[in-house]
Amino acid sequence: MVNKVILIGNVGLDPEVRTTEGGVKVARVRLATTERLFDRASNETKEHTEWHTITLWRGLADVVDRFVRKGSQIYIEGRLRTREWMDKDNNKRYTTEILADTMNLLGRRSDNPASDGAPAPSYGAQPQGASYGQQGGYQQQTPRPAAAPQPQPAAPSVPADDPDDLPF
Amino acid sequence: MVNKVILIGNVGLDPEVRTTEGGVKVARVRLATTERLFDRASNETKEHTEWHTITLWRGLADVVDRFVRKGSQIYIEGRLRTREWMDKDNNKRYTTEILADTMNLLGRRSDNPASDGAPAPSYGAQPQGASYGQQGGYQQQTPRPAAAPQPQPAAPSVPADDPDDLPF
Amino acid sequence: MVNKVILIGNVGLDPEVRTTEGGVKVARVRLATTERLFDRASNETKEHTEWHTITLWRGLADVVDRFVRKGSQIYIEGRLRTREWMDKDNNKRYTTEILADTMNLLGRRSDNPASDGAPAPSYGAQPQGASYGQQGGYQQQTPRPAAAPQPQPAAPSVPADDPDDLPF
Amino acid sequence: MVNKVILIGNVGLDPEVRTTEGGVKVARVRLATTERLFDRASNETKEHTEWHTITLWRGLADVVDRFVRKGSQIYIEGRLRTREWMDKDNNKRYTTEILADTMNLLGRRSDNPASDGAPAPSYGAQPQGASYGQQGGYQQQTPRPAAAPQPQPAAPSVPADDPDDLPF
DNA sequence: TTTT
DNA sequence: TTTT
Repeated sequence: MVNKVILIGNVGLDPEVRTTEGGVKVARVRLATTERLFDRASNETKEHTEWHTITLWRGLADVVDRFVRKGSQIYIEGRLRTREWMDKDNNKRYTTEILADTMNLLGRRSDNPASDGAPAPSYGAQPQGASYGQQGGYQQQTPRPAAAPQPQPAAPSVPADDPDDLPF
Repeated sequence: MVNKVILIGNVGLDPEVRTTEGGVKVARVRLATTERLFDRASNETKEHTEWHTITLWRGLADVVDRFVRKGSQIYIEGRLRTREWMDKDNNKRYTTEILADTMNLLGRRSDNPASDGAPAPSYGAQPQGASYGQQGGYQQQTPRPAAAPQPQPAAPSVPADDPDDLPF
Repeated sequence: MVNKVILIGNVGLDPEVRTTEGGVKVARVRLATTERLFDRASNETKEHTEWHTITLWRGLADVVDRFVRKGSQIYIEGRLRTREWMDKDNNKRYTTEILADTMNLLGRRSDNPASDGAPAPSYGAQPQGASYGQQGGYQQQTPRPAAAPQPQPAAPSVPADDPDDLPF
Repeated sequence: MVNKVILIGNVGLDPEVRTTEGGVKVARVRLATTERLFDRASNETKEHTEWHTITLWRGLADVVDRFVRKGSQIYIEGRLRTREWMDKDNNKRYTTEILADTMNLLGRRSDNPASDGAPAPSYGAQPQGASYGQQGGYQQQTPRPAAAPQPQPAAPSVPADDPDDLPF
């Protein structure tokens, strides 16, 4: 019913960006999140780095392609997805990844390893079906949808034309 | 850049559902979240109930209208919105509300005070721009968009036609 | 830096609860989250169920033991943890799980398959280091810490004794 | 039951840091989150900036004092808190704020307006009751708890001494 | 393996 | 004003 992942971390290596046979752009990002843990045994504080694999499709893959590099600090909101596959010995294997719904580039523009002149955006399927910008942020000038807008069975929650004429 | 609220609680009284002059449906829900706090002064555990005002537009307002009642337990995902208004003495006043992007009815169907025969759904602007159902969840048969699907500047993240032909 | 998972779903089968050699209680829960997806290929809405493995330690394991059963609807907040292990053929394998930090039982008490008279709680490491109760929520009477309170390098954020004498 | 706020934005002006009569440090931060919205009326994309008031106590206030300045980009996790007060005309007024549980400084160290030589941390009441560091981050060397470690009614979820001897 |  |  709710399957939500929120990550902030640093990208471990330059992302892979490819295109499916059907012509859909997709990116893969390895993201590290480090935390400090108190170890009961040794009575010491230790560091633990967790590595996440993020999959980003279409427009998000495009933004990754243009602005995300090894070292980039990013915010990801997405969902867990476990894929089943067969290894070379024909054993069933499972891989858990994060399917991204939103991505934000963090820090200042000058932090962005890919910001050699180009602007950089946030991006994603925003709740209101329309937000695609970033704050504190170098903006993406022309957010090119990688895919045509598809019909939406459910209308997203969008503020009324004039929020001031709330009937309450 | 990120402005996200996640609430689970009980609805304090039957929601108000109205229509703006422009014909847009909007609902207001009062939601209680209770937590236990340890009070340093008295060395006791105390309860604190926080009351939230949730605003839901269009399709979400429709679901509230049909399925949410006083006592309902719901999940809300949304954003903070502070509105400015003038009181009777012409003083500037501020009211902070949660603008809902997603709502889920929790518990079993039999828990739903409004489930007198009718099915009940989850609803909301889902990341993939297409999911509008609920699990564990009596489904909404005809999620009627209160508004026509609008053009989307940014394509949402949607799994490719065949997730199995990931090119990685 | 931030590694957060939020799940609401139904438990797929009765949890396993065990004790480590060191005498620490630990539980494992399989949780289903179902979403509806719009399939571009078939132009149809399809259902996808994702299965998550949750690990809960100590006090949370205890609550699972007492109140969580197949079919229970729960809220989980935790972190992703990928463990490395060797399979029978000495191949490196990875398993991704959710290490729970907070759990809440959802729905009414009567929904709880384990509520045969006994009360049931929410539980978890709350931000303020002191809240351990649930609302809408049959309470756990005596939240027994499974372990002695350990020293805390960092003081949690706790409201001052009197929130009314905020100096602002 | 769940009352959670997650914010990423930029600090609007230098924070106020004070001490209560009881000697407890507390900070107030004004944080801006900007989003782009599609306006149905004008058919245009507009920007909306939301301003949040964050209250941070004790250790978190200390970190604000040392490392947060106008322009800092930060991550906040906290809870909504509405306070009631009387205005000069003896009218009841309400102010909604975010009570912070966790804070992270984002971007690189060089982005930090307060990083004139000094290191900068993340901080907060971490789930495991022990994590207080930041990744991709200049670390705080000596996380001084502003308050003595208090007794904890509920044991936080902490990985067992050896995660490898999970009994599953 | 859950839930509707 | 909810829920336990």
